[in-house]
Amino acid sequence: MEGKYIPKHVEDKWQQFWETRKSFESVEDTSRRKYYLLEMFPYPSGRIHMGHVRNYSIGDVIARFKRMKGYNVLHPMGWDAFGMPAENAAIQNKSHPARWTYENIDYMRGQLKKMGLSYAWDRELATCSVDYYQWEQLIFLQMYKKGLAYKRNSFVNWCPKCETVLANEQVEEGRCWRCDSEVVQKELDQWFFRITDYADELLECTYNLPGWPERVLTMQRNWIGKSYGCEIDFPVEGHLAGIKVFTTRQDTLYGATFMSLAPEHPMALTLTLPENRPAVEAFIEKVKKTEKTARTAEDFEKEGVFTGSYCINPVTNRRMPVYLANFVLTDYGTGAVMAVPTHDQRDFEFARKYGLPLQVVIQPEAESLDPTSMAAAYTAEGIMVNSGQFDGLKSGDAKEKIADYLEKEGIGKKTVNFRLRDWGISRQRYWGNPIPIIYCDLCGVVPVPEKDLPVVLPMDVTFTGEGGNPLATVEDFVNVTCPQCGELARRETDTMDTFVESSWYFLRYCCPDFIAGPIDKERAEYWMSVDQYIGGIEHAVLHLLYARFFTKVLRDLGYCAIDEPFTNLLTQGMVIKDGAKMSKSKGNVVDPNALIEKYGADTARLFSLFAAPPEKDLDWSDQGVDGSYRFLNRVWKLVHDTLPLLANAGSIDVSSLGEEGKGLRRTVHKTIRKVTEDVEERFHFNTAIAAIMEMVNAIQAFEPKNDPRHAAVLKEALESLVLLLAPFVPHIASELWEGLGHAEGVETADWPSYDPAVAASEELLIVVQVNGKLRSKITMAVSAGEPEMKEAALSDERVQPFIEGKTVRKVICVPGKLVNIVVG
RNA sequence: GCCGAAGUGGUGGAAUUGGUAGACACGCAAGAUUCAGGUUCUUGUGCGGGCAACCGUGUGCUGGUUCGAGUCCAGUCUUCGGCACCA
Repeated sequence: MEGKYIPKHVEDKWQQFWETRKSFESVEDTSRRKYYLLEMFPYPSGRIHMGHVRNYSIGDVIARFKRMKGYNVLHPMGWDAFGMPAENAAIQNKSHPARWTYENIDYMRGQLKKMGLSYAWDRELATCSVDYYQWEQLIFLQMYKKGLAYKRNSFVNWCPKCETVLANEQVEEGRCWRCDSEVVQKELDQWFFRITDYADELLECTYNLPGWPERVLTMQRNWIGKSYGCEIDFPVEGHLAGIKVFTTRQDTLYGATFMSLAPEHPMALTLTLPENRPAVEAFIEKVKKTEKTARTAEDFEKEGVFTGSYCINPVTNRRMPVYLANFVLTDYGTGAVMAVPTHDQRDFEFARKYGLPLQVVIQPEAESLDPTSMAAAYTAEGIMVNSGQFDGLKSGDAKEKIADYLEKEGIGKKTVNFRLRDWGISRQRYWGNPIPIIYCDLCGVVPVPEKDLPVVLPMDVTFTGEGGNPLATVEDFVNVTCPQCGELARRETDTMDTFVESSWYFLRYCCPDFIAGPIDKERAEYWMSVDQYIGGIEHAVLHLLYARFFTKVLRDLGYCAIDEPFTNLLTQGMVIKDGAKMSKSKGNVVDPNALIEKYGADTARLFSLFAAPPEKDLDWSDQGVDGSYRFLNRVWKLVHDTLPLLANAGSIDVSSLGEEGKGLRRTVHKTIRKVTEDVEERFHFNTAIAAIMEMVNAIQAFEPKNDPRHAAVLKEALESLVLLLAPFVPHIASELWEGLGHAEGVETADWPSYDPAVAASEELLIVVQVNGKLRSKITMAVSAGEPEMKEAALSDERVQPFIEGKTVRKVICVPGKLVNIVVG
């Protein structure tokens, strides 16, 4: 151990030590308690950023802590390696996405190793490797067989800049989640995963995930968007087929006076009379041209057009004109809305604009609604009126009764509707997993036989950036013979959404070398579920929903026996500097390399853990980093300077200890308790570190250090200090642990335990209040009972002025804490 | 509009069960060390008053419950995040 703390020397040494020892590799061992800790794997964008540093520092504390606690810890790392930036870089550099990706991986792996993160590098995987994606193709084929993967023509979200399709989850306020371009609707033949089949289970299970943050669960529930209602048939005059609507307000059915269809509704044109045709077509054209962002703007004007047709309200027999309306969405419910202008604000505005009739069917108790003078729709509950046999009921009760009635009469049925749409996974890109499908003119859609897997992504491709998907230009890839009839056929050139890879990688980590299938069931059963998952909140409804879906699919395919992939989820906050998220465009990025170069990885880790609790945003402060570095220097100096005093330290002889010795021991044991609880139960690393800092202050202030009676106490203090620091700042802790005479690495040491008797104080500080205001503090023995406390409080001289000449009405006593004297 | 989270010193943040508000840091100020700068060390640091002991006051705002409220309740304002013509 050198006299001066030089982070680089220490960190290089121990990183090499861990590397040669393979310290963090783990094998399945059913005799040991397992702990699967996972941080969201990174996209190999080039270099790690502060968000990674924070995410992985948090994870590493838990991994190292659990190991010291005796768990068999699985802590893997890999690369979410398919994706568009690689393709863009290839175009720019006239290179290849694979080369760019693997170079980035090599560089970033080096960076992670320089952080001293305790990963099982033997399990590293990259999703762009055929060893990985071939199994995903197999899963796809099995999903296809079960009807969970299917192709259909549909309007899809299309990003003109990325020239590819986006899933609903990847559109944010009408813009591409990646490049921020305006998303347009395009009609395309696309592959989908039937996530809607699992909508109910995905929703139900959110109520059984106590280890997830409530806000993530809420977001997922909102996204799934389950609502209960009825599907009701409205016959159309002069047509055999009626219009189906979905409504959650069947209690307002008697007030439905017209019908609104989405402009894209399949019956829109068939219901249009010849004389209405020009206006209708013009309207449809206009809506199509309107950008989605404009269409969802707050003050967007409700507009529509009459088709000329009428449908019949099945309970009132009223003739209802059928309109097309710009606010009706084609992909929610049935794309048709029964319009009740008195009790729905949009219908109200629409009716006023086009002079359509209003009929009140729910009367509030406080006021009397008049259709001619109403200024807005009444949407709350009330008493049913003008609703035949349901008059007089509360509207809430009528909901159920009308639903029953509709079912009995065969007019409609109770149904549930979800906001969640199927997951469109086709991407018109090269750098992704090829969808294993062949198109044959004779046989149609033919899945690639399992024995012909993998469909290898061809490497010999040139990237110009023009003309759409480069994969479609590779003749050798596209032209195949049909596996069924042997005739010439074409290969699917769409690749899978890269979110597919991240939907099951946590299962592959359990058995990355398994060659008989995607998942070795036995090994997966030992490790799964992930005990603790850590990542950014931005994945609340993207990755985290897809991963849950995939786990359930894989369960139903027989690959694993679990329902949910992640038992506990920690969503760490963003790294903020100067009031904004770190980004190149804002020019406020701090480069981890420079930080590690200047201060070392331990300082980078310590600061990112100390500055804020994990789930909060972290405000970056260069001065704060200095502070963390200073602290490590103080620790180093403290251990180094104290070392000579420990030479003759034996075991602690309690009877010979002075007050100072006892006091230091108390601090040490209290700190062990505090740090253990903060790390284990709350992940409050900031307060854990604060407690360690206090302990360092106490050891530093400890006098007399030279008293030989105290050598053993000092030794206990320093060893505890180093052990407590080990999960946070592993390099310096390893060096100090060695300096204290331990040959085995600190990462294999046992987490220190505390003795409650030693941690307990003999004396306590009792707070004395008068009428709830702090007036004095007195020190009393722990054994002091209520009478003694009251006695001491009432006779305390600082309390006297406040009770003199007043009547003591009550004295409240909380043993060991406070006395409150109530005077009046 | 709906759902969720959060408002505490100059700053990041503590206060775990209703019981000392501001732990631990950063910053700042004074002093020591130094030729000097940096480092390091000591002391102080919510605000107002006072030489001081101390007193008053203080957790977005207004009320309430309680012996006692940053914490619980009601209302309200602000900020951030998510969803949104969802029928």
